[in-house]
Amino acid sequence: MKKYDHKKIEKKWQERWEKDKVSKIDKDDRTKEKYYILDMFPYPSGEGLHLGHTESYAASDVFYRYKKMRGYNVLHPQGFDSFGLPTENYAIKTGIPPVKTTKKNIETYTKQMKSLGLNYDFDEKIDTSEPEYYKWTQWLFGEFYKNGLVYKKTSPINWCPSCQTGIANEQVLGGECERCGTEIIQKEIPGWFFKITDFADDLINDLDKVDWPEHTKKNQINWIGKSEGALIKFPIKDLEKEISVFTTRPDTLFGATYMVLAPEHPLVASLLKTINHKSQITNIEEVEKYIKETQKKTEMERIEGKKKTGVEIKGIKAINPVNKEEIPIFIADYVLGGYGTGAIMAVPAHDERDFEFTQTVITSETREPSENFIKNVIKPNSLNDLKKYLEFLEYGETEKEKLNEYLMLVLAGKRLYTGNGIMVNSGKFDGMASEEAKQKITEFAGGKSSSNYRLRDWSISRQRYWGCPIPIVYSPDGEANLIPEKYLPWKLPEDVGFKPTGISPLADSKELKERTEKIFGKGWVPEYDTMDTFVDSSWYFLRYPDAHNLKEFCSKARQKYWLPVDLYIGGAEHTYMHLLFARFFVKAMKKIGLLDFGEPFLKLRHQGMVLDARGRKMSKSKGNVINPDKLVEKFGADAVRIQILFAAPLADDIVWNKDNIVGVYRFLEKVWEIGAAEKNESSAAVKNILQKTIKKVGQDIENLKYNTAVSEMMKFINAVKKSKISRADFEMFLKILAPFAPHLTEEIWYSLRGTRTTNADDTRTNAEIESIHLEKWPDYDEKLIKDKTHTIAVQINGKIRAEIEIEDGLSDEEVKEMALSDKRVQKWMDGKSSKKIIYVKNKILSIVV
RNA sequence: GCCCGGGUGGUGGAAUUGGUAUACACGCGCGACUUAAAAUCGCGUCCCUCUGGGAUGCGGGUUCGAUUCCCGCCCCGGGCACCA
Repeated sequence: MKKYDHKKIEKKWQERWEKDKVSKIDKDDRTKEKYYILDMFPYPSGEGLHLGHTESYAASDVFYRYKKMRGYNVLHPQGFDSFGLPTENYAIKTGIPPVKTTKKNIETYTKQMKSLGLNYDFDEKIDTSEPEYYKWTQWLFGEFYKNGLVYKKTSPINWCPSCQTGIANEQVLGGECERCGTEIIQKEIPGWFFKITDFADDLINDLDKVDWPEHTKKNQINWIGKSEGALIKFPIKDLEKEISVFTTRPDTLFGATYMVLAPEHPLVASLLKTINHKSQITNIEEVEKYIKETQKKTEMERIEGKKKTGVEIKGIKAINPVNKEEIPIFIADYVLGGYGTGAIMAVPAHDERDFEFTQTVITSETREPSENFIKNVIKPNSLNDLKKYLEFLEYGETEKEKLNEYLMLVLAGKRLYTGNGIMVNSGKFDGMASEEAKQKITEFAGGKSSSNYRLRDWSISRQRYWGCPIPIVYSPDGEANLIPEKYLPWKLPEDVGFKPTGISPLADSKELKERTEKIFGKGWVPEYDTMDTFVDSSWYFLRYPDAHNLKEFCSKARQKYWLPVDLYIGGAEHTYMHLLFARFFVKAMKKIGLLDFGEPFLKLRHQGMVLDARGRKMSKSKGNVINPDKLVEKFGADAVRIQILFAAPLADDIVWNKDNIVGVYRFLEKVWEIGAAEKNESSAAVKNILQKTIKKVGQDIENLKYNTAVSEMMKFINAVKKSKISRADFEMFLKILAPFAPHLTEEIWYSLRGTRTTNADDTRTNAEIESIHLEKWPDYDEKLIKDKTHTIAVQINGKIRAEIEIEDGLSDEEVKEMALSDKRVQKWMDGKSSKKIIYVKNKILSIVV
């Protein structure tokens, strides 16, 4: 008997499949139900495919093969998210153009994917840096532009001094650039924005419509960060101006004792500009100095213990709309320019930040004692409420006294209380529940209910080379114009230097400048920025059904049949950016009539990370990266696929232990040996377990519980090794193993059906035999699964005291009698009679004495 | 501080509409085969004071019965962090 030789087998079938074009599907076949399973496409880096990719792609490949065997027309495409910084940085270092590097890396990735037996149709692949693709990225930008979903503004953006580009909020991690770890600074530059905030509510609400992991949904909701409250206007005394604030606590409006403007609030600049106002402000130098300081420190403030600072604008006052009280206005950087209206009403008695500001800034100024500033307008409903609010404080025997003491301090304006309660010191609202007062006081103050979001509009301008050019040109007087569709793709120029200078590399290109002037006229200049690469990946899944269409991003007919994606598999690290942006794109496209569905991914599952044996992330710098190629070389693609799916549930992290794969290899060897051995009639036990295995493996695949599917098949093979199996039964097993081990099963399948076939009904020659991967998924027979006997456990007072064998089909009474007559049971019942007997059919019998 | 996960043998993990905890695999130990080793095969492998008792991070509760449900903690991982 020949030994299992994975190298020979896998190479042979990969070549054969390629020749037979088994990955081709008919995208216009409407006779079958469709299924669209999608992998998050990789960035083709120089390092090649890693084990994380391997897991995710093996998982989707199994699912794809399974669905196909179930009779679906399955789309399972792959592509490359090839624009991006690492390739550009490589160009800066080596001078090799990104186009060249990208081509080479894609070749490597493709080869690796093929060697894993992943059945993608690479003729239909997507490469986001190819003009045929990015033409449509630009076209979509144009559609958004025409429909008011894109705008340009100059604003402080996150700037990475090392990458020399602006980046999105989502790409800042802990104040550092997610790519290079450099500290992010704020910089005022003009750039293009997508109006993702227009869709904030839909992005929250529509999560109800999709089957996604709960934590992913919750994280998206938190990221969007909706808070409900009210917009309230405070007039400024003696000036035709007002300050609008957003608050979630309009019920505390009577307690507003001062206002705070963010240093970048437009009103601040306008007050300082106008002579009249200037002369009214008595401490103008102080104010100007403070603003300058805050501009300078931006990032420092985070590190420096967050002590609150601020300065009063002396000489002007705001008027509280509910009680007409005059209150001072401060500038302080604890109020953020970008959130809400950039201004707040401060209620120190009921807000921790305002309280702190009062303690640290106002009392340190030449002001009255802070008590006069802290006006209580809500008191706890009861001492119990207060206790709950103060749960962090320790109270002993005198708990009640201490609570009372605290309450007195609250009412005296020396402590704060941020909970709900009963209105006091609030005019006609006294005695009302604070929750109820929110609405009432908003109305009384002439304000309106409003929501605010943590989510910002998506800044997409990048001052880099290797990205999709923004299809905009500027007229000689600086007006932005969309480049008409007939000039798309608006190609990335090639005559540029790659060294980042802080201005976009595209500004270097003579060709681009000439092209622009030739088409649009003298003095016209192109947009030099390129798009964030997340734009490329926000719509790629819409392209696969019609990847080569030159007239549309995807034909209506193909859209209607294939979209949206049925199952999407990828890492949880994309929860915030990619998944949010892709959802935004689909919603925006639906709004402007380009799509007729609102959610891109009906079902989403994550794969975990693959960690090294010590539980650390694999990285080049740690030198602990495991190369899948070496594993494939040594153990074969089939073993690598199965081991990585067997190691842990798909969503969990895998701690990669190099020794564990031998277990899977042994399993495959056993399958090989059984395949080569003489076949008999199956034993009754094998017949029974085969049916159970078919059922369980099918269910497990449907639920993406591959680890237990694999263990089930191992159990089956262990049982067969101890018994006998018929050829027909073994072939059934091969079919369910086929999605996991496509090469091995194909080889055995042909050997059984071809040269060695002894089946009289099967007169086909070897060449005519069809691939196992075109077979139907086997049905199981519920009758054969049914066991003839059951072992049931007998509990007495909650402890298991005996096991009894019963025949299937006995009545409950008969089982009870059997149990009660069992010697062991009688011993433990000790002559007592049973008070209660609970029988769970074929599982357990519980006797209470 | 807030939000989201998670804690089961030496290791990865299995089992949840509450029903025999530790399947499957790695590792380890013993044995067979071998001149020997590797490979392979067989047996064993949660702990203990072992006719029994105790274990699913800890402490309570509900129940005939809890890894699963409830209450209160501890620990680990991830995310957010002056968001008014």
